[in-house]
Amino acid sequence: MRVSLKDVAVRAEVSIKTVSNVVNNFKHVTPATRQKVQQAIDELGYQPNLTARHLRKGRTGIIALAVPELENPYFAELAGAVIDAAARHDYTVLLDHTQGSRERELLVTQGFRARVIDGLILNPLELEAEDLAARADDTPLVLIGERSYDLPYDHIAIDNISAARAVVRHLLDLGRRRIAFLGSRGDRPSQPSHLRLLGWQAELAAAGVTADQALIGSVEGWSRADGAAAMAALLDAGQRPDAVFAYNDLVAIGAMRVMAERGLRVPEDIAVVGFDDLSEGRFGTVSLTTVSPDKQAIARLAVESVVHQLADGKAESATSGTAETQDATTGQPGRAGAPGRVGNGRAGREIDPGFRLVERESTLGRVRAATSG
Amino acid sequence: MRVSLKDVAVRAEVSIKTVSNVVNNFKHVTPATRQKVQQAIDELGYQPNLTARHLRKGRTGIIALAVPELENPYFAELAGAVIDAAARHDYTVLLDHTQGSRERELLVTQGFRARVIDGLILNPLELEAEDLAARADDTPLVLIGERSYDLPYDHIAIDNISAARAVVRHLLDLGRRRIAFLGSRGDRPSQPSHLRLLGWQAELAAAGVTADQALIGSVEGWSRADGAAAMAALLDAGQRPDAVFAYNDLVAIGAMRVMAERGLRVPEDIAVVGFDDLSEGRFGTVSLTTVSPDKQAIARLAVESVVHQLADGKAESATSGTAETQDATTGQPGRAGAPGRVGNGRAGREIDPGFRLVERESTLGRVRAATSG
DNA sequence: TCCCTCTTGTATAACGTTAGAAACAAGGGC
DNA sequence: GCCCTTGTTTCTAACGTTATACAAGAGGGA
Repeated sequence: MRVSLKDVAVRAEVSIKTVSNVVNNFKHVTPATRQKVQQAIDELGYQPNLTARHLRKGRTGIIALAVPELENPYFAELAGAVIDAAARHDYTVLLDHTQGSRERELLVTQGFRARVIDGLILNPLELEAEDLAARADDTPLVLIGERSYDLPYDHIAIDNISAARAVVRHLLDLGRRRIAFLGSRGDRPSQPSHLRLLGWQAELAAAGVTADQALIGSVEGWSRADGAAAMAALLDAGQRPDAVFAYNDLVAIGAMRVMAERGLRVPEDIAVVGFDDLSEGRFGTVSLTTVSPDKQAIARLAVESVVHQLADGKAESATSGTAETQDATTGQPGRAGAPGRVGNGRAGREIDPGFRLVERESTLGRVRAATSG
Repeated sequence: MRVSLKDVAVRAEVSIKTVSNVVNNFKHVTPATRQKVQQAIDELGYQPNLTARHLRKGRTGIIALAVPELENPYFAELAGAVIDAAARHDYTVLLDHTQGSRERELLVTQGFRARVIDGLILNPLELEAEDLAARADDTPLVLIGERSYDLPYDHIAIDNISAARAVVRHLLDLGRRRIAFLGSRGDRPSQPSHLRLLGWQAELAAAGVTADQALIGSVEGWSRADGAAAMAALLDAGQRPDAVFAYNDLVAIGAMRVMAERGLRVPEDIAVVGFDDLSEGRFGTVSLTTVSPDKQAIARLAVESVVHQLADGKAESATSGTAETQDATTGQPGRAGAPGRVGNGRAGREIDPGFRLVERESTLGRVRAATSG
């Protein structure tokens, strides 16, 4: 049988509240009493019932994290970072994955775990702005990932356009001219890959290079298989890019697989750059050059946002003070952007955790690699 | 303000209990009353407070899953499967990672999330039998993974020795003779990799091939970097294996990276087999042949074990009825082994979810590949 | 008509905790 | 010696739900 405060109280010959005071380290407890109670606690092996505590206090100490899919190592690594960041604030993480389904994302935001979580960190893929605007649940919510909504919720995301431009600029500097973008989703213009595609276009334009629409590879999703399919389609269409900027590392890895099958050498024939900096990318036959978002910072900032929202539900959270600077090759210092629309009693902030362009020569080729296009 | 049963009761002009009856779909409620209450619920947007419900019922609907590290795709994929399996039983998953630290594993088993989780699924790495034997917490516990303890807890794991023997037998059939095992941890004999090493030894012995101790590659951990280091060490020591059986896919991938750097061709010079069947392994420059544990089955069986333990804490759980058959190349039908020692009021079972040896020619070479040893 | 059963709904007491008020003892100033 | 203050402990009421016991009303058989 489980032992409660009452049992301890009986054993220590003291009131329930006194035991509670000892457990919660309240002042006004005589050392003698404290010791007597502590002894009873130890002897009985008392452990507080968190459910009851939370019912009383209105907080559960649990933060939910909802990502599209754990099978994607990026989200797995991010989840690990969030768990650690939450632990530093004495929070535990309830993990859910939405499979990139709008319905599941909707369900999560509308509090299907109602009253059992204190806050929610969500990486949406399909959710629309109106879905979020219609949200009735007042559980603190933080958004992470590329999708941006003009809504009063904190949003943690790196500057995807800048990151994409940095990649393209770098490839241009290396002498590449026919730079493909792999990972556009044609079906919906506001899809996550949109910003990276925009950055690709913008930087090419800035350099006076034509953004050849035929070099945009479409995908169904962003897995390795999708990357392979897109690369194969590109090659089958007769395209011969001298560089590939993939939406993420998984797409890049799938594409490289196809390149190997077709006898295209990386980086001699094609330079490849990914996004996410997965451990996986470092240990392929060639190491993948990639954009490395600071996952630790993302996790930390997201958790802090939730914690701050909980600390004072009415006042604006002040996360900007904790944003830190990255010593990034082409990075962005972490900065809190202009607050979004005010609503729900507080402002939504755009928070940039910063990124690094991790250059690994093996997929880039040394400076001025021969171009074949 | 959050709306409670009381608010609904007032609005529907009915007692609290009646509202509760409607919410819980109890019988003995007039259609008229039910409709009146339902309307009030809809109008007020009532959502039950799970914390309160759980305090009252003694169950939280949350299962904890503790794995060594989410960064390992195997555990990420497994976690995804567990989340889905739990959802089918209306359970939510609280995820934790122990970083392979004995202290954290100990903390988890001893109920640091006391009274907030209904059950625990743990994949231990460092935990000792005596740690588990001394466990005071009576929260249902299920163990998964290679480590086996003779203790009254359900244990879900494939037959590692059989799987390892199947791998080695297959390599022998292909004509390989100098088969290295990569991923032994020398420091502790009872470490997870032990069983696979035993299988390697046993099958070689059965085939009359000397198990050359020099072909055992030691690692610090089981990451890609560890695999690379172990492979490099083996080669630096002058060993020239014609096949490598790696403890897991990550180790295999790290090893293959080193092979590529040293100009060794896979599979022509060295055949490679891994363990876990990670998506990652399918998309390397070569597809990795691997042992594929049925992760869905592992997740399902683990969740079912917890659910059954909860269903009747005193009676023995009867998971054996649900074990299913695998159409496996070299697989083991899922079978419930002999129950372990009885204790704690119930028997601990060894449950085998089954595995498949997924043969991908690219890392094996066609039949009778030339041997260099 | 009375009593008994069956159905439906209501009051009340938990579950284990924390917060606030109230009670109690001890000590000091008048 | 009395009252007031200070420090410590106890008492009681929540938090929102479900479970148990019970009350009220309807219907049927004797």
